Amino acid sequence: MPIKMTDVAQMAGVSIATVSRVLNEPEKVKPETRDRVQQVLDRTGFVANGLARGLVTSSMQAIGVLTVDVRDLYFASVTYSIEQYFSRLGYNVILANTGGELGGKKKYLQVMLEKQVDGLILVGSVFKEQSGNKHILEAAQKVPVVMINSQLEGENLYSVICDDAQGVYAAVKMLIGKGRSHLWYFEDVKSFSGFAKVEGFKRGMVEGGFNPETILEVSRDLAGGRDGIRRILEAGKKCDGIITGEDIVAVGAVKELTTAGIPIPEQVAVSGYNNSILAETATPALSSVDNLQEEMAREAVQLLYDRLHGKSVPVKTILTPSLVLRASTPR
Amino acid sequence: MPIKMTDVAQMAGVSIATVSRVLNEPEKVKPETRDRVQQVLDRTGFVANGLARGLVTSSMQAIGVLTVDVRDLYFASVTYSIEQYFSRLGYNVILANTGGELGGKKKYLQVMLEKQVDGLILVGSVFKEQSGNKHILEAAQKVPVVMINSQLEGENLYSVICDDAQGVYAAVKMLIGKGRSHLWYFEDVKSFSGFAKVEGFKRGMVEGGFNPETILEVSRDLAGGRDGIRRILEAGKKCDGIITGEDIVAVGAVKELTTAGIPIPEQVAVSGYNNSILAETATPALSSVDNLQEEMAREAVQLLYDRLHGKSVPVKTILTPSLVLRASTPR
DNA sequence: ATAGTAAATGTAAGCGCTTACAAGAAATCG
DNA sequence: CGATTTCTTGTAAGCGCTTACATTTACTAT
Repeated sequence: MPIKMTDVAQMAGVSIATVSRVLNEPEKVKPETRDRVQQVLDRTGFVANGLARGLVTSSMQAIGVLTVDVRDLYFASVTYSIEQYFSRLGYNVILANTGGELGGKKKYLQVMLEKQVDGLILVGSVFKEQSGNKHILEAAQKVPVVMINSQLEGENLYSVICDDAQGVYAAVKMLIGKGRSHLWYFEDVKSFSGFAKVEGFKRGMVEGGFNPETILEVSRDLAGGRDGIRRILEAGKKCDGIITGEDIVAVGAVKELTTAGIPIPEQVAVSGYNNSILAETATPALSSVDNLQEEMAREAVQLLYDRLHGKSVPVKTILTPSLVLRASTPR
Repeated sequence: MPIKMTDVAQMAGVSIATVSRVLNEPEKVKPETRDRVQQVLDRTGFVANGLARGLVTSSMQAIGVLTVDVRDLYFASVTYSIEQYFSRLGYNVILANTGGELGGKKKYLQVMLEKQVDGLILVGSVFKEQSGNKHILEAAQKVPVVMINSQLEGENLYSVICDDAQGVYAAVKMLIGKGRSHLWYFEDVKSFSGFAKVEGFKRGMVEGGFNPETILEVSRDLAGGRDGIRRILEAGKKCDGIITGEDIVAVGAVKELTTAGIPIPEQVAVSGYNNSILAETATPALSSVDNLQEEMAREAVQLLYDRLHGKSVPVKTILTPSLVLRASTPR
């Protein structure tokens, strides 16, 4: 049974309201009384019960973050920044790893709402079929929901999006600019971002006058990248450049190319996506699209914060990624 | 103003207590009434107010996780598993990145306690000086605290520790077994784990009859590893094996060795730590100590859960890591 | 039927806080 | 110096739930 406000009040010889005031609006209480109360506060190590406070103020000063898997470098980075920015604003982050499509499992949203989060941030992809997002729409009836890298229309729904089509498009144009003409795209996930990336690839290829159908579906891991390369080699297809939707896939591709004795980037160039630490550590270091994890998080946080404080905010924010060049593409 | 229990009660023509019962102990209410209430519940999309509930039950069904930086692969992995295990047990995770020594900043602990977390898990290192841990000890007066990879004695404090000394020791012995004799250890952090690793290195070297002082302090990143190698080469020291306290540092070492044209593992073997994805993606793939992130998390969660439910639990749990061999060390 | 027991539901007292509003103390002013 | 006005502090009404206890209803067994 931890010490509570009534105890402090009694010990300091004041009313409970006064204690509450020195905690929340100290300027409104006479310095002498304030000090006396503060001493008791310090001496007893009093910690206010946030539940009681939240019940009255109907704000828990917390937001829920739903992410697919925080072990993934991309999600970790975004989650980190969200937590950092929000904690500076006095909010806590309640974290959940959904392990798949966000909002797929009703439970996650429900539990967050029960905890009375002030808002939700969904990092990753929602379902393609609108029906799968029912729970998200329901959640948005209670608290504002901001999605990072996915989009859903509706009341109380906001999107912060990275123009991934543009990201891949830039990679394609760069490689074409270096004289490459047989580029392949390794698609690792069918999601909002995933579709955009494919579209960017096709657009770039078409503009360059090349076949836009050189796309391979692979798994989102090392094996996926290796597998992609193997399939191209075995089929005897021409290839002088690989673009992937994920650094880890690019690393797999690099490894398989190296195993096959194919020089990178001389014979085949490789470009990744996310500009994660894997891009730096790979051998050779990977060119990669920086999709602005921190900036995305910052936008999302600011948006949600403003929205929670009655400001009007844009329903959709789009950021443009940039291509970071390293040794895996020709200079 | 979301719908609340009194509303549901009224709509279903029952008392508020009955609604509460169908929510929490449905077997105690007559099937017909239960169904009637359930229908209203479903129709209205009622979500209980967890604050009110928590205020009464004095449990928020949440635990606080303090970690240094969830972008770090190791912390991400542990955090992920903690969240997964606890969510299965019906608890939420409130996440904070302290960016440094845990407990250093009073604020983090305080905010968690205000949120009425049922317990705390600290992932990473506490201060060496006992004084710096004052706030942790205070926190432990309110809720149980379990530390992963650090140790602090006291009431309500529990530790789950990976025997990192043993981990590095195993790497040393393995390399010595392969005939290596001039091993260097790259120390990247002065923490509980950091000290243990150094100790393991020294023990292994002494046992093998070699100089145990071949230790270099480096930064915990790519540059740190490169820098370490460069210093050894420039000083013209003998070296046929590198052991690091972190995979990323090992990757840096590998890169610099490769740049210098030194074959791995033929001339210099390299062993990392954490067995993260970097160990797999590196070229050559890194041998690395698997320090059991998931198991550590599982132990910590189970421990805290049991403790919260009145079971008696061990104050200290030690797990033994294992060495995973890959191409960066001789076979 | 009738008392006695079990099952189902309702009543109401908080959980620990915030915050109108009321009240008392101190300061200001004609 | 009394009447305002301004500061400080206190009083008490909830916030939305759970739960012990009281009450009502439904059965069982005489």
